[in-house]
Amino acid sequence: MKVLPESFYLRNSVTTIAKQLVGKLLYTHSKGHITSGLIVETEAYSFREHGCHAYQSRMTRRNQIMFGPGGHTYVYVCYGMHHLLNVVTNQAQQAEAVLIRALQPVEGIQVMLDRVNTDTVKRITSGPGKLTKALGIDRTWNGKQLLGTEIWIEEGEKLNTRHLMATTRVGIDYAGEDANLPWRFYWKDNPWVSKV
DNA sequence: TAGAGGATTGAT
DNA sequence: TCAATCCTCTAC
Repeated sequence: MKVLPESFYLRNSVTTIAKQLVGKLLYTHSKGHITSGLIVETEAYSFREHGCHAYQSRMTRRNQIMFGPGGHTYVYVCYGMHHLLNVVTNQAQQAEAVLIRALQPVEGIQVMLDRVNTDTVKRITSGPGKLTKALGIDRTWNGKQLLGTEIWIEEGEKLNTRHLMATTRVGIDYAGEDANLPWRFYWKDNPWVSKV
């Protein structure tokens, strides 16, 4: 298997990277367990639009990792109880990121079932808050390099472009016009794509 | 330093 | 449809 190089993340089109991440394999190595899943759903965010935490290049303590170079994780807490995983892209100061919204479980399924406390495989990674729990990711993982031994992404399955769908993003009504951007990408008919 | 709200989820 | 739940950002 081939780990995606840093150059994959440093490119300047966050939507291109978000599309290409669908079908890749995301791995974590947490507390002695390897877990992985095929990425089946992503969303792109850019400092150029209202949906993004770093809109107008405003840097805060929370989002500062987005202003670093691509190839790092951006993990933050949402609604006080869910950790969401982003992949930072583009060069330093160009704050862009791809939100990982859903996976199809591949390795370490029993470990993931235990972490989410369920026995239904379909439940463990079919949503952005759930997949971080399944993979053992919390906010201490913010800023980790995606080339390391704890979290990385490998080449996965070649996805027929007919199966790649683009729609509007979820849960960003506050973004006004930019909420209409077709920046959510998902694998058509894959059962792990999150319910909206 | 207080107050408001959120890139969600699962139960009702 | 709604509550859970807490960190972050903003304004005073």
